Amino acid sequence: MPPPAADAAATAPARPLPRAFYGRDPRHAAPELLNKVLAVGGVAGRIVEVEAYAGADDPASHAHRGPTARNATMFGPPGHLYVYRSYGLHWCANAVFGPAGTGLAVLVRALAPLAGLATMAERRRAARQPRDLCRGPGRLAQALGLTGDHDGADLVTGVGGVVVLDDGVAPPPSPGVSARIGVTRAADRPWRWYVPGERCVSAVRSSIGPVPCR
DNA sequence: ACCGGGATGTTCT
DNA sequence: GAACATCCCGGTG
Repeated sequence: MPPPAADAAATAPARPLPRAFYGRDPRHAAPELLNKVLAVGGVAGRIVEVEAYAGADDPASHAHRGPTARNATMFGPPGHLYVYRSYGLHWCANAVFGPAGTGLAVLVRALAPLAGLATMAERRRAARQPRDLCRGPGRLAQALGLTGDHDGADLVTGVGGVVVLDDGVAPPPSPGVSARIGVTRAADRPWRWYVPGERCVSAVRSSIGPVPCR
């Protein structure tokens, strides 16, 4: 007897997203990453907020000016993790998209914590409540223990210690959309998507500008 | 609640 | 030298 649909989703065996998922333009594919699971060992969270970066065509992208030592992973095959240092202090994680050489990527901006919350809390002493553990790109990298050592990890095979899983929860049928947060160039492009109503989407300072965020 | 400043690696002008 | 896909803490209302 098949279980009800909601239970089927919750109990489906988690399997990695296939390589082909990443081989597309993130301006269309990025919202499909919502509600997938990002896992590093036993620590994991559900992706609730993402931003697309469109390679050479996108002045806000690290790939805009071509390959460098830092962004080399962006120009490799899709389905790998690009980790970079932000403002000299924090780490941020992207999934590489598109055909190899295009520099397309999706920044993971927030997770709803799923597993390993005690470990996350040890790494994120400043977090005052569980919803703050992975609320923001620098915070989620810290909570998952992601650093430059994870740059290049294969999200499909798990080689490198990081994997993106589909556990049967569908993306939101109507994701929230806004401009990207914290970018100065190409600030008008509506390439941020989030799970509507989700409390774990990253905080936005009102001085930055009006961004729909609940 | 809102705001402002500081920390600081990599890239670019 | 300056900018930057950030976060945290302490000030003020």
